[in-house]
Amino acid sequence: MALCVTDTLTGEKRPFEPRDPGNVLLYYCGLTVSDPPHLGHARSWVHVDVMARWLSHLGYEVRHVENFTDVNEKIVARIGEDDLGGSESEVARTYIAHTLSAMRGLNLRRATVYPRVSEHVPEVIELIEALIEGGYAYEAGGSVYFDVTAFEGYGKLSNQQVGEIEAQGDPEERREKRHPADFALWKAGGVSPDAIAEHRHAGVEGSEDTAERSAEGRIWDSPWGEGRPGWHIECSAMSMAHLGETIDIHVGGRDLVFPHHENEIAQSEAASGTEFARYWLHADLFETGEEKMSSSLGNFIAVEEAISEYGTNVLRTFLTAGAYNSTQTYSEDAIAEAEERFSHLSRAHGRAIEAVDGPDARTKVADPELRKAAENARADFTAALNDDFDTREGQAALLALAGAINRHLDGRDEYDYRGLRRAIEGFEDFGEGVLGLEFGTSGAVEGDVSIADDLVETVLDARERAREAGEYDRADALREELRAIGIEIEDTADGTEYRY
RNA sequence: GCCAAGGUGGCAGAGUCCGGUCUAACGCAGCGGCCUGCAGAGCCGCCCAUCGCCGGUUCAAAUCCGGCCCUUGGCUCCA
Repeated sequence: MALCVTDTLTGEKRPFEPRDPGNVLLYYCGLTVSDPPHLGHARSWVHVDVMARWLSHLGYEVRHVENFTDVNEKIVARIGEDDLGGSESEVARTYIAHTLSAMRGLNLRRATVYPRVSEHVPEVIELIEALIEGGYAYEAGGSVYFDVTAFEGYGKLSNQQVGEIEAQGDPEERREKRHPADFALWKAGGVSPDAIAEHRHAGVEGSEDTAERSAEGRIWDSPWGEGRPGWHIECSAMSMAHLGETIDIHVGGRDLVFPHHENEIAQSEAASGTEFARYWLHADLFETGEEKMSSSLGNFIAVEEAISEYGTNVLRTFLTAGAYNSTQTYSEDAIAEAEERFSHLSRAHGRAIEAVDGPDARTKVADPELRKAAENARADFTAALNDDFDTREGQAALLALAGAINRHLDGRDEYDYRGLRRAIEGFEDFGEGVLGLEFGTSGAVEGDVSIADDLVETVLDARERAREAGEYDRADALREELRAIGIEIEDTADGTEYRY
């Protein structure tokens, strides 16, 4: 069964075929680095990460490009805030570092390249020149605008008519533009104080320094005079620079469909004369209560905060608990459920490992049900991910495998080594390799030699003596004491285990 | 207003493209049982939905068609 994906452009789910068999060119619209990344971003990243992992699993060579928008009015508006730096590029660098660190914390595989706008201004200018030459863009007052009436397919991604967009246009916004839907490719001059004031965080609106900080955005020379690149053109320029004229998969948030992605198509296809992206995938949004989580609404939970609060595995389990193209709502309950799911998987994996490594695993013992379950899990997981990267169904396949492992191990004293081996491979190939979970990290602890472990062992010994003496109150009190400091213990047939 | 996504059990979330096997998956929560000194973990079983509303097509619709209601996103800050 082959991979099928839902393409926003056609609205259809169809088989995925890269232009060059064996190679996938993937572009993801990355962040404007003007705020700390939040869980909504994390959700998109994790899903793109799973996509890239799955494509690799299928045998494709994936070239994955993810940009950073480091030239933006919102970044300029942060200059001078706590520890962010004193220039646009310093603020951007600070947030890029935060972002990359958050990404590592989420166990994301690194993209092939993380291009930045500030490093691609020559390509941006070159692309704009080509658009002017082709009659798709015009210069006005030192700025350059894309002429939407010149590009026949404008509106095809978001199903909008140029005429309708015109009707909605605010006449005040029009200024030098010939058509209200025309958008800036190049903006003359620096960042206006108004734009900065608009994006400044509440509480730091020291009016006296606004003017002073207003001119601090970076400015580049261009054939049209000094200015700054527009927002949309950067993605076209960077994607062409790193992936060529036609990419296979373009991913981004649903909130970017219009105007950003619509404009990307227009610019890129007008300039190259060929298809820009073969498949447009859109990640649905992450909500808190009734509205989407977003930096500008201020209702976000920072990724770094969430990682320290919940841990990478729980977060990834939570974020892949729905398909990328469905919305997800944040709640403590949902996180708690993810925690349960992950623990369940992790315990089953841990039990299987212990059984396989122990003396009771016999090759000659065969449990057809376990072996069948391991086979089914592989088939089901594969079918799930091939169906538009359905991570939720993928989790379900692993959960079923966990049940099979537990059933096999319960009440049996000789284990099916080969069957367990296959089951463990399923966990490792899919749970770890594709979903990016790490099962080893919170299982039962054994053989560790730290002092803390020695101390816990000492307490457990004392509790064991109390139990043998029938002093259950004392034993339970010790258990509670340990729980109070975050150590859960569990009595098993092989003795007492603990984890924290 | 226009464009888009969505409305399924207490929660969460598949199924809708290719109508019947959906008496609606998997999970969480809840209940009962096994196991256990107890707890936890695990296993087994159970409870809870006629699938937003109305109408139509069909032998048959959560699934197709039409209308309506509601939610969210976008309409140049946004993953």
